[in-house]
Amino acid sequence: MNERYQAQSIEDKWQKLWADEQAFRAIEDPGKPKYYVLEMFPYPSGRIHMGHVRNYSIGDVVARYKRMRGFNVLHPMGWDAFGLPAENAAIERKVHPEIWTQENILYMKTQLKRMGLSYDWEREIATCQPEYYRWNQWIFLQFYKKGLAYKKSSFVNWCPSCETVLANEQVIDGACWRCDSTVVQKELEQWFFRITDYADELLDDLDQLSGWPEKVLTMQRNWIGKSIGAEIDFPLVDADGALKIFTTRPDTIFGATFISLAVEHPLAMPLSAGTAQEKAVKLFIERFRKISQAQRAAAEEEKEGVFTGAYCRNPFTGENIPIYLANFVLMEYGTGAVMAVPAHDQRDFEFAKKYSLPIRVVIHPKDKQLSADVLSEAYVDEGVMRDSGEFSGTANVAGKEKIAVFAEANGFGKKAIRFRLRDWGVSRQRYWGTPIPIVYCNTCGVVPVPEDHLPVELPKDVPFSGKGGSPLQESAAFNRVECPKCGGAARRETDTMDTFVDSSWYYLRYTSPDFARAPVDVSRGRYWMAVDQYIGGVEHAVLHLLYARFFTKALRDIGLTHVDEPFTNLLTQGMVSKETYRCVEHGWLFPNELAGAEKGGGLCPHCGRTVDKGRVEKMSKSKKNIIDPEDLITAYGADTARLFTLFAAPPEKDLEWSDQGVEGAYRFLNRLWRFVYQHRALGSAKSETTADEVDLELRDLRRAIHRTIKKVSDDIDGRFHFNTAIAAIMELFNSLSAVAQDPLKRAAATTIISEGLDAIILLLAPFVPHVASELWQQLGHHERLDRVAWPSYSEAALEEEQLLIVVQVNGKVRGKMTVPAEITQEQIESGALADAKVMSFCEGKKIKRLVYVPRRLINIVVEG
RNA sequence: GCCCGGAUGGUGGAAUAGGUAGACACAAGGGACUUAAAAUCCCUCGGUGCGAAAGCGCUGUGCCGGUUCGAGUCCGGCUCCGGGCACCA
Repeated sequence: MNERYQAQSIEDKWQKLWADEQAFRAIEDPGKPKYYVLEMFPYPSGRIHMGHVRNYSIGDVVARYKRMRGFNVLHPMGWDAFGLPAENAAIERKVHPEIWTQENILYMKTQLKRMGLSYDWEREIATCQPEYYRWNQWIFLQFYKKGLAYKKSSFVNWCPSCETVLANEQVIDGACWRCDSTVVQKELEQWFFRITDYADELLDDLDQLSGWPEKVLTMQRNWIGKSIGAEIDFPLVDADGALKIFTTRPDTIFGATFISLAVEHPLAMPLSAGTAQEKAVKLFIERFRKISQAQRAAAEEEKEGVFTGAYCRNPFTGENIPIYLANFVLMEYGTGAVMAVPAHDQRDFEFAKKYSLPIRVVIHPKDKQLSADVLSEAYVDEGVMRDSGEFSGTANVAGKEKIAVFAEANGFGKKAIRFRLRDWGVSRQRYWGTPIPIVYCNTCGVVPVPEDHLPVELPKDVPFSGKGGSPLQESAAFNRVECPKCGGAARRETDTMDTFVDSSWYYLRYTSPDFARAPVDVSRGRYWMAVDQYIGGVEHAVLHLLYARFFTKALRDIGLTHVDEPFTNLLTQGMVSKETYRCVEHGWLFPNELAGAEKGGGLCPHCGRTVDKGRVEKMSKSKKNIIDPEDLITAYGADTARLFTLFAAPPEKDLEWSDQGVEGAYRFLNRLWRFVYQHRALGSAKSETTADEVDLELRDLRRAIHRTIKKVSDDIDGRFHFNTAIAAIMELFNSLSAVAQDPLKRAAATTIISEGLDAIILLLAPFVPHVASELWQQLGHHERLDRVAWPSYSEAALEEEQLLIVVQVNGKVRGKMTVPAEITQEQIESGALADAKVMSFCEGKKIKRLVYVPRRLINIVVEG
C-alpha cells in the first residue's frame, strides 16, 4: 500500500476492473426486487459540465446504495443526440452533424467513465441512430392511425433565429427556450400530437405522484389549466347563426353588456361587412394580427378595441348588445369570443370605462349593495345574484350551475370544460431530427409510410447553408418517392420531429434496447417499469416531464407498457453556481484564472482596473464562471469531485462552487487514506482487556458506529440528505481517530477500530467508490466492495447505557445530568431537584409542576 | 396580480416527531512540528456583559404578535429574496 493517496491510479484501476467484469450489467431476474434509477440523459454538446457531474453523482449514489441493499438495479445512460447545435456546427464548421455528434458522444463517454459512474453501458442508446428513431416513426404511425397525430394549418410560434416552429412549452416569456430570440407568429401546416385528449388524465394522475416535488406538480397543474364553465350561444341580430362564447362565470350573464372577439375570430370581418365600421375593423385587425399574443401581453398594452357595427342578443336578458373586437382576447382559448361583464371582470371593466359601455352590477356582497356609478374596480368575489330574473337571490356559486343547466335545457348552451393545454406541435423545419414518416401523393393525398418501410433514414448528402428552411427539401433523392399506395409520383414530408419526441419514451427503450420488433419488449418493460427514481433539472418541469407522461399513457393505450405514470419518484436537483469576476470600471466578466481574482483582487487585462467579485450566478460560458469537471478530476480525482458536490448542499438546493470546499473534500479522503495506511494491520489484531472506564468509552464508540450506519441509511433512503450522511461519516471518523490517537486506548481498541473502519468504508462506498474499493481491499477483504452488502445495525447495539438528561427551569437549560439508562422518572425528578445550580433558579418560588420528556429532558415549571 | 419555495454564525449548511440552536465542513485567529515554507496535528471561534481564570449571566434562527411548561419548528399578520404562471374570460 502506498503511503500517499493517489487518486489517478486508484481510479484507473477500479474503472478498468468494473468494465472488465461488467460489474454493473443489469439482467432481468424475477427472483430479485428491481430498482430502476435514471438521470435525464444528456445532449452530447461536447464536454460534460458541473451540472452533469452533480446530476450523475446523485444518481450513482442511489444506484450503488440500492445494489448493496440487494436490489437488481437498472442504471442506464444514453444520448439525447438530435438537435440544433449539431446542425449549427455543420453550418459554421462544415462538419456533418452526425460526425460532430458521434465525436461528442465518444468524448463525453470517456469523461463519464472517468467519474466512475455505475452504468450498464450495454444498454446505451443514442436517439440519432436509425435503430432508435425508427421507433419514433413507428409510434408516429400508431398515433396517426388513432388520430393522435394530425396535421392542421394554424398560427404557430416561429423562432426566426432557429428558423423553426416551437411548441407552446418551448416559448418562455415570448422568447425561444434555446436562443432567447423573440418568437413571432406564422401560419403554417404542421403536425400535432393530440395531447389534449389526455388533459384530464394528465391532470388527475398528478394526485398519485406523491413522490414528486409539490412545485413541479403545481407547475403542471397550472400548465394544463382546467377551467369549468359554460358555452352559451348569443344569437346574431341582422344575421343568421350565433356567437358561441365560453365563460367560467355564467352566474354573471345578466350583467353582460357587450361581446369581445379576438382579432383572429373568423366572424370579425363578416360581421362588420357593409357597416360604417368596416374600415376601422379592417385597420384594427391588420394592426394587431402581426403581433404575437406573447408580445401583446409582454408590452402590457392598454386594452383597445373597435366596434364591429354588429349586435347580438343576450339570451337571458333578451337585449341587443354590441360586438367589439378587443386586443386582449385570445383566439386559441375558449371560442375566441367572450361575453363581457364589466362589473365583475377587471379587463371588461377597464374596457367599458374606456369606450363608455354600460356597467351593470348583478352580484352583490352579502352585506352590502354595490352601485355601478361608484365602482372603482370590478367586483370579483362571491356574493348573491341580483337583477338576474328568476335567478335573483341565488348564491352566485350555485348560480353558475343553474345558468348552465337552464341554457342547456333551452337549447342555447351547455356546461363546458376548457384547458389551457394545447396540442403539441411536433413539426420542425430542421435536418437533424427524426424524419416524419409521411408521403404526399398527387392522387392519394397524405399517405403514411408503411411500417415495413421503416426507418425513413435521414439522407446524408444534404447541404448545410444556414439559409433556413429544412435542408431535407434540398435532397432530391429523399424528396422524390413513389406513393406507397398507388405507386405514382409523390414527395416526402421534409419536416422532422421535435427532439422532445425522442426523450418522451427513451426510459422505456432502456428496458430492452436491442429489441427489434417494437419500441419496447413488453415483458422486459413489465419487469423494469416504472422508473423508481428519476433525477434531473427542474427546467423540464412542464416540457419533458409532461410529454413523457403523455407518451406513457398513449403507449399504454396501444399496449406497450402497463404503467400509467413513467416516474414514481422525481428529484429535481438544484443548479451549480459560482461567483463571477468583473472589471470595476467596465463590468466585463473574466474567468477567475484570467482575472487572478481568486487570490482576491486581480487586474483587468484590458484596462488595468481592479477585478472584483460579482454576483453568484449559474455556471455558464457567458458568465465566464465555469469550472471544467475534467480539470477538477485531473487535479483531485473523481472521488473528490463527487464528494464535494454531494457534501456542499442538499441535492435539491442550488450548489455554490467553492474551491476551498473541494480542498476540504480532498483533505478528508487523504486523512482517511493515511489512517488506513497506519492501521491496515489491525484486521487480525485482538484487543487487550482494559480498565472499566476505557471499556465504557469503547462501548460508546461501538454505539456510535451503529448509530452512524442507521443515520446514513436513513439519510440516503428516500430522504436524499447526502450532505448529512457524509457529515455523519466524518463525525464517526473523527471519533475513531481520537481513540486511535490515544496510545492508552489504542491497544484496547483494535477490534473496535477495525469494525469502525470497515463500517466507514462501506458507508462511503456509494459516494466515493474508487477510494473506498481500494481501502476495502487494502484492509484485507477479498470480495469486491461493490459486491458487498450494505452494513446493518442492531437495535441492541444502539441501546444507550447512559442518558444525558437536560434540566430546564421554565424552559431554559440550567443543568445536565448523566444517568444510567434504566433510571426511573422519580429518580430523575429528585436528582434534578437536588442539583444546587438548578435549585438556585427555583429559590423562593413555588414549583408548579414537572414536565418529563422520557430519556431527554425534564422541565421544572416555577411561579413568576 | 396569482401560485409555489425560502430567510439560521464571517461562509456552505445541521437540528427527521414542539424538547440542549449552530452538527459536519470552509474561512479566520492562535499554537506545535520545521533552519524556513508546504503538508500535518492541536486549540479557539454567534453577539454581549462579569471574571485573573475556571466559569457564570443575558441575548440570539428576517420583523410583529399568539399558542405552549417549552417555538428555528405550530398559528395569525407583515418585510425581503428566489422560482413559476400571467390579459385563459
